[in-house]
Amino acid sequence: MDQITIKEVAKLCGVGVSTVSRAINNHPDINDATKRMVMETIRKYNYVPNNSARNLKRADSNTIAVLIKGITNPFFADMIQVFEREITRQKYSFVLQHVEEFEDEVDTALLLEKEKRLKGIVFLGGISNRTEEKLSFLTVPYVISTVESGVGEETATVAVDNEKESQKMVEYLISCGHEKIAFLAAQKNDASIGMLRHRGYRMALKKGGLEYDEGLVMWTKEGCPTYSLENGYALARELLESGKEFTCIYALSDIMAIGACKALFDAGKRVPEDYSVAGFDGLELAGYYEPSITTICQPRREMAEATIRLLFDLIEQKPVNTRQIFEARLQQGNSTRPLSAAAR
Amino acid sequence: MDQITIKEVAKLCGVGVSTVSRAINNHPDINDATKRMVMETIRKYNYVPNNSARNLKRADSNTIAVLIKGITNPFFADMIQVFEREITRQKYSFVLQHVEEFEDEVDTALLLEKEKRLKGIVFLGGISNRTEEKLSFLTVPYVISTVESGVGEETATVAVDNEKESQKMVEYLISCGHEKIAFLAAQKNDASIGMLRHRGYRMALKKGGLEYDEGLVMWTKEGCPTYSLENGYALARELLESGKEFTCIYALSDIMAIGACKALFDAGKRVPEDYSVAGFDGLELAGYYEPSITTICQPRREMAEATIRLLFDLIEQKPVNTRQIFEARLQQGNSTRPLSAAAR
DNA sequence: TTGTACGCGTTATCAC
DNA sequence: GTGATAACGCGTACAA
Repeated sequence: MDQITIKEVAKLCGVGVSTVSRAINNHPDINDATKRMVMETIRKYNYVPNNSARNLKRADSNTIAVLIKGITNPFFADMIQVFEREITRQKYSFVLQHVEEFEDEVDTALLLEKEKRLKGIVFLGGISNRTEEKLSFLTVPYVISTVESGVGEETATVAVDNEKESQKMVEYLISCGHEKIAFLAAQKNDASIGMLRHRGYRMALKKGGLEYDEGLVMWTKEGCPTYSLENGYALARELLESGKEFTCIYALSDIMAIGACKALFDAGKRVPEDYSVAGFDGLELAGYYEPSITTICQPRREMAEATIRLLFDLIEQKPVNTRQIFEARLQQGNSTRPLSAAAR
Repeated sequence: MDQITIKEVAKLCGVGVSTVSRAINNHPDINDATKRMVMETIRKYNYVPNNSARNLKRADSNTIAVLIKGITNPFFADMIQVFEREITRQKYSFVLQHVEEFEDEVDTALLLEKEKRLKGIVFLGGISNRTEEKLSFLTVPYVISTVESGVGEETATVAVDNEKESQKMVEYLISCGHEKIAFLAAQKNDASIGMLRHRGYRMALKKGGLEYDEGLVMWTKEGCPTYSLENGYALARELLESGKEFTCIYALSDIMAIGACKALFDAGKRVPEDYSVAGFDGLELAGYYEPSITTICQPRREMAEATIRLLFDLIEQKPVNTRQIFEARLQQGNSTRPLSAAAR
């Protein structure tokens, strides 16, 4: 390693280290000429300050971290942009931290908090239940975004009411005349979004006087990535092959709904003429698919804005509403249609 | 801040700091009983070591960083998984670093290299030309992945030949009888993938004896995100409204191709009966869309595996082939069709 | 305006 | 097996 340090830069310039430091950090108390000179040699020798040493020394850092599990989820794309924009606008710096599938997000947060002297944390996509108790060890404010599950009232949360919205969708499908509505579900032991949306599905059936039929619920197999095209395809195919009668497929997510559509097409069926298909999330893609997917449109941008505003309010110790539940909108596409009396 | 440090843990345990350090880092020279005792108090007081201090002190770290611009690009999703798996399999640790749109990826790499004592770096999605010269300041091995543009022969690169593959696609379209092939392009000043694929388009036309017609090339407007559904839609719509005659749209990417399809549908046209549409990249989604999109399928997993293998070879100073160009596969979908003699 | 010296939390090298 | 102690590279109080 031929790392060049601040000391050597100082020696090279014939000044003290503090002068170099002042030049780097735009401190006022420095002669303009010396500053230019220092910056020049820095550029010349390509000196790059060591961030670890900086973080170690600094008391705080004006950094906000956004932790995401499953960073490639298109659902988060817009939201990340909002975070990026708002955080830099407020003169904070922004760290996007990917959390591996098997990692514990709160452990990662704990590490990051010390390492980067964070000012605040956003958990995008929620946190798993088993890890919630560790949250109390965090010393900086944090907001849990897009999932409302499990955590106590006092935990800052921004989300939609997944159960209610799911119920809304199924009630709509029922109002279209569908009675045999299949559900493409998460893994059976899912304790997060998957469970909530499934619960909404059951509630709507009950309210509509329809019987809950396990044969119409296709659970994601252990080890399969739940929110994938492939999984939607596989589950819909399995449903078709089961021979079970149905007129409508309600998928846990838009991506799965698209996968399901493809399975239907490949089986020579039409959507929505033969089967209706609905999704959840309101991805941009849902509107671009042919047929456009009927979905529950989560106000992602607003949720992202609310998340970051809530976090700033917590940081500034303003009084806040810690639990912000947003309304989602049912977005009718061409993938569903009312069942005519004859067809029933 | 009520951060608890290694010193306080030592005091709490009635041992020296080195003993605590040994306990944390699984050093051999430590009594099993004391180790257990130390770990117990660590858990009890929820001590979390400060990573900055560790990185500062440690000479090396067995960490490999993957830098990505546009982390939400679905094209990268699979590749990231491969990186994650292979890097941890080789007992390295893995840092996924998002680079903001306006940030310089090499600057970020330089910082990260010092901060984390990196062993190697992957630039996923290439680097911008203006920043190439700084590459020489990196002291650790790096591989540029998925874009072959600009950089010299000696720079480790894994990619497809974008120009050639683009040409392959257009030649195929010409062989289907298309003569008026519109191209949905990147911004006019693009110097990366966009430029290369455009060059391939021109080459194919030339080779096929067709005239290059600026009126059939729809350039992305300044400030619009190029690789988006919305942009594909807008450009296709602009093309339709221009009144220019064409039988086929070749889009810079699958996502844009899907946006273009929607624009055609919305205008009451059919794909491929009225117009053929082709894309580039071979996203999983291309196969799930209806109609499935004809595309150039980049071997993403293989490229990711080659990238990481190349990096490890460089780290271990093995002799390597620094420039690995992969073959892409033309994947015929239902979005294109041969033009019958009558229709021409 | 500039330079010196100390400390941030950790690990590694010694002695013991 | 264990405990002092010297680095690691930087920011900053304080002295000059």
